[in-house]
This record gives sequence, structure tokens and C-alpha cells, in this order.
Amino acid sequence: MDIRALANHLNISIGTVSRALNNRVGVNPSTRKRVLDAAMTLGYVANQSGRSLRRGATNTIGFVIETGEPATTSGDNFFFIVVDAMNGVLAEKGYDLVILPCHSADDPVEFLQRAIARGTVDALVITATRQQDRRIALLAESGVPFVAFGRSETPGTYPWIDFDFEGVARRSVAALSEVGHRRIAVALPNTDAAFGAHFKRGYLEGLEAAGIPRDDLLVLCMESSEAGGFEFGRKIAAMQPRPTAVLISSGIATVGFYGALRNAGLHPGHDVSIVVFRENPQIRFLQPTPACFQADLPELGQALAGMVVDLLRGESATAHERSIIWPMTFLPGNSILPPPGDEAAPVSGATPH
Amino acid sequence: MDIRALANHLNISIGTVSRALNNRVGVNPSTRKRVLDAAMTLGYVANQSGRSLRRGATNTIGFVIETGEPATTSGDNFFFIVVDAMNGVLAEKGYDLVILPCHSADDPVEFLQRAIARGTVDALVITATRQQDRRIALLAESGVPFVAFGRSETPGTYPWIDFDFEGVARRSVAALSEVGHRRIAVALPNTDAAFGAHFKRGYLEGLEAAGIPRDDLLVLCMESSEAGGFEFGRKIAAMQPRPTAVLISSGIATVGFYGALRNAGLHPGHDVSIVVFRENPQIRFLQPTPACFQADLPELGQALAGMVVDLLRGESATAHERSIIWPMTFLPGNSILPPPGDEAAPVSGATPH
DNA sequence: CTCACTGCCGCAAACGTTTACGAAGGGTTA
DNA sequence: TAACCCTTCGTAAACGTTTGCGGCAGTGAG
Repeated sequence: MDIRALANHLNISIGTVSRALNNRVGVNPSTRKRVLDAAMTLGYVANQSGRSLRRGATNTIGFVIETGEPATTSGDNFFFIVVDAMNGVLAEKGYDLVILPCHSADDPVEFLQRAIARGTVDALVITATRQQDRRIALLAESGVPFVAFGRSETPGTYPWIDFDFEGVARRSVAALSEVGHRRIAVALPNTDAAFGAHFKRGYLEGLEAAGIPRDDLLVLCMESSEAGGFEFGRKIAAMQPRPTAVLISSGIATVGFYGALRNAGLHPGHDVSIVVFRENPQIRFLQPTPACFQADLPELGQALAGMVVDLLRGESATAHERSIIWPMTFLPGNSILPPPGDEAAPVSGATPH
Repeated sequence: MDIRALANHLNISIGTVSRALNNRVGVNPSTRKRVLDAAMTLGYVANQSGRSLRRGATNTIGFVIETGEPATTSGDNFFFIVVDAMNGVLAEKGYDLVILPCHSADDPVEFLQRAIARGTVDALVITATRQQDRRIALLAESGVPFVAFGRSETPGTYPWIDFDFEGVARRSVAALSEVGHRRIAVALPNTDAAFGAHFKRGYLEGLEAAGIPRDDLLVLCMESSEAGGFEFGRKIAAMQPRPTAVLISSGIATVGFYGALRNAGLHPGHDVSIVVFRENPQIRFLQPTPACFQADLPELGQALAGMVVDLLRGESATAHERSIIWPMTFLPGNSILPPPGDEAAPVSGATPH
């Protein structure tokens, strides 16, 4: 089903057919209707290769993920929720969204380079940003519009959205210190994922605000997986003196953490208070329910898509320097109690300083 | 960076450049090396639109998912593991893999129709097959090669791979009846997902093999989600007489099921024995560990990719009628005990007939 | 009646690539 | 030396689409 076949079938020229299908001016309304009807009944859809070759644009947005990383998992269909929301607003604007999976054995930078050069997408969304991320420089010099889902230390002005890791960690420490905790451990990612630094900073700020001296023995690294959480729980259970509370930067690790604590004869939430970075459907059914933070993922996806569209339409000149630290709301759960053996201690007003 | 620019830079014609880059015969080895080197240093990559327009093929495989469905979640990065493995073998054969996310508000059939007509992919992998799936007829008549991840009742010969739902359900019932269970409930999906029928058939076969009369009150439907598992657990806990064992067709629902049982004052594995369809990283850390079945997902992905390649290369004439029921291995776990109040009963040889 | 203008449409040139075909040049054989 | 083959490369035509340009009616004004 060619545009030529369609034009022959209607006894008009392919130019007119094209103009009719693309809502260009200068085509008789009745002709346009004839064309649209015929296209519908014959099932004609413009060939993408021909179109994008001529237009120099593909009307396609690429969402890059790394399928090897355990980070692609979050206990919920995290990426799919975001992608679904993006897809909704992009479709309205006439764009298609495809997910480009970078193979685990491939270098993400080379993968991106090839994706750019092949010209199958007009813009890109990159995820799983590193503290130092060469992809950003690559994208900047290539000129392909892009939005980062996650910050990076790499300099340059580009639009990004990132969770409020710092705020979450700070508020977590505050919530724990308020009920008396002073030995608060934190599980940071064991990779160079950008969020690790932010989470740590928030944790330290929280300690300082609560007047708790920093103890580097309480800053641990953890693989962002169920097994990583299990290992983290083992370590926590074995520490002397044991921390009375923990911050877990990965929701998915929480199930493993609970399991390790129970294996050690400890009760999550009672012997060790827990705050988890981000809510997910799994942990909602753990007993006790972990305190955690929640983000509006669909709205986040819409915001990402909006950034992409602004970049492509070039309407706002400052679109490339927009950035959002995504707000998160606190869900108390049942996993925060005063430290064990501290029941008699005053709950508030006791923090010196 | 054009092919013309590259040719000018080398003072040769674009035809030769193209032949050199595509490993065609009839180009001097030294010339070929010059071309490849220049392409490497200048970062030239053939424009995909031009190439696929001329070739009539895109060298791209589309993996279709539905981002709205909770089925895209399985407690692990299920799809990503499969996609990653596929990507590995497809890359070797010179194909790219992209994921095409069907928006939750869109009709999957129309989405597929557009994807086919636009011609951005040479072959498709469809997932989440329904018992009656119009996409299969659509693909068949469109002539686009495709592989289904999941069976369907829709007639026609096409290659597919599917988990051994029937065998798993049958073996689950066998494992439970062996230790004395006779009131065994099953949680089927509440959608028209194709696997529901197979799981049910295996369940019924298992009952018959064990000489247990069928009781339709024990056949329940469940949303394949954590919340669905919670609801299922609530129902089980409230039943009179209560089932002594359950089969759960969705791994992701297990966390919720455990939570509901605990809420009702019941001990998972003791008061109600449990077998889960497919293992995932989450349930591995539940206490007690659920008995479940395991599939080699990377190998499955490789098999899917192999089918796609065979279809495209057209080497084996029977490629379109190949199909695999994917084998699964049993992981006993700690969630199967004899029925409560049945400790004295003989463990085997007691099933009448 | 002439002229200008407008609305509508056809023509043909691109977009970047691949590939069939032919030409040029050197080497071999008769 | 002529005839021929082989290797290597240049030329140009496609692939399907969009779009600038020009043409052809029809209409209104002068």
C-alpha cells in the first residue's frame, strides 16, 4: 500500500494525497475527505522511512534504559508507569515513544552514540544517570535534544527531573531522631549512580540538624536488589552496638532486609526502625508496613514528556535549562518506633543543641 | 555526516563507500580499510531512514508490551531479562531490538496495526496473549513475521513460546496431595489472559490424578497484583471450611497473600500450604519461602530471538510452525506442610481411589 | 473583454542509502 | 597484438515521502 497506489485509486496525484493526509493548506475539503476515507478503508499508513528521510525528522522519542542493571527494577513497574504517562502526552502531540534497551554487555555511551547517529529518534530520554556521565557531553555535542531522568555532576545545561533524594533522606533522619533515634545507619547504592551522593548529603544534613555526630561506620553500601537488602540486614543485625534505625535507599531491597532481620531473630520496626526511600506495591504488604516516601509517577512522566515537547517545538528558549526536583510525600507506615530500651526517654525536646 | 561527505573526504564514490561498509564483494581490501577507518574516526553511521527505505527492511525487531496492564510487572525485571537476552543474540545477527510500549488507553490491535503499517520493524514479538487474540490474525494477514510470547486459542500456525502453566499446576497439586492436602484452592487470573485456561486445566488434571473430586468453590479469580493477592488471601482466610493449600498463578501476588493471611492470624505455610507459579526475587525472601517454579529467562529470551532470526532469514521452511512449552523446575521452599490437624495421617499411600 | 487574483492541483526535485550495470585498467592467453 | 577475463570502481536509478513551484481553471473588478 503505497501513497502512489492510494493516489491511483483516487485518480489524483500523490502530492495532493500527501497534502490531504498531513493537513496542509490548499486542498479542497471534499478531496481531503475522499483521501482520508480511502486511507482509512484501505488501511494506508505513511511509510516511516520515506517520511522521515524526506522530513529529516522521525517524530519518535527514544527512552533509553539499561536492561542489565538491577536498577531497572524497583519492585513496581516503575519505568512502565512513567513511560505510559509519557506516551499519553506524546501521542497527543503526534510523537511516538519507543524504548531503546541497552544490552548489559554493551557500553551505554557507545550504545547512545549509535542510537544518535542512526537517526531513528528526534529526541532522547536517558535514565540511570551516573555522577560522571559521559553520555551528557555526547548528547550535548551531537545536538540531539534530550532530557535526563536523574541528575549528574557533569556540567552543562540540560533539562532534567530527579527525585528529591536529599530531602527524603533529611526528612527520614528527622522523623527518626524525633522519636529518639541517634544511631541511624544508611544504605547507599554500591554504584556510581548519581542519587547516592544526594541521598548521603541529605542524610548528613539530617544528622546535623538533629545534633547527631556523624559516624562513618553507619554509612554502608548496598546492592540495589533483594539480595543486597538481605546482605545489608545481615550486617546491621551483626553490628555492635547495633543501629536502632536504618534508611534504605532502595525500595526493592526492603523485602530482603526484613528477611535478614527475621533470620537474626529481630523484629523489623521494633528492634530496628526503618524508613524506605520510595514506596512500591510490594512493601505495602510487609508487616509492619515500612515508612516510606511516595512520588506521583504518572505526573512525573507527563512532566518529562512536556520537557521533550518543549525542546522539540523550540517554543520556549529556556527549555534546555529547566529542571525539577520531584517532590515526594511521606507515608508513615508502622516501622518507626522509639529505640528499644528507650521507652521511658522523652520523645521530643530531648535533642540537645 | 553524510555518506557523500565521507566519500568526498576519501575522494572515492559513494557507491564504493557503501559497498565497503556493507562488506560487499568487489572492493579492494586497502580501500575498504580506508573507508572503515575514516568512518570510525569521523563517527559516520548510516542513516537508518535512507538505508531502510532503499533496502525495504529496517533490521529492527519490535517487542510489544502493554504498559498499562499490571501484567507487565512480575516482581522481577521479567521483561527486561528476556529482552536483554534477546538483544544479545539479535545484535550478533545484525538486528536491533526496540520495545514498543502500547499506551494503556489505546487498543492493542490498533496499536499493532499502526506499528505494522509504519514499517519501522521487520518482525514483532507480541506478549500478554489473550485466549482470543485478534492481533494474531492481523499479523498473519499483514505478512509481518512475528513470534508470540504466550499461546492463544486463535487458530493459525505461528511460532510461540509459553511457560508450562499446565505442567506447573498439575505438579503443584501433586506435591500438595502427596502430603495429604485435599482442599486445594487455586487463584486464576481475572482477565482473558491465555495462561488462565492452561493453569486451570493443569489444576483439574492434578486433582483427577490424585483422586480428589473437583470443587468449583475452590476455583477463584484474582487480579495479578499485590493487592489482588491480598484480596485472595482474605477470601481464603474467611472460607468455611478453609482450604488447606493454595496454588497462586502470579508470583507478584504472593506478598499480598502472605500479608492477608497474617492479618487474619494465620501462618502462611502452616495453616495454608502454598505453591506459587513462578519464582521471583521478592518471594525468595519471604518467610517461609514459598514453594515455586523457576524458568531460565535468559535462555528463553535467546530462544525467542532465535525464532525471530529463523523467520527472517527464512532458512528453515518450518520456522513458522515451531513452538515451545518452556520447562520449569520445582523449588520446594518451606511453604508445604501436611494439612493442619493431619499430622498423624499417613503421608503417602493413603489417597483412596 | 482584459487583467489580476484566488483556490486547487500536478509536476518534479529532493532526503540518504543500496545496488545493478557498465567502464576502465591491468593481466593472461592464444 | 588482439581478445578476453578479472578486479575495482563510478554512475545512476531506485525506495516512499514531502513540498516548492508553476499551471489551470474560475471569479471578480475594472
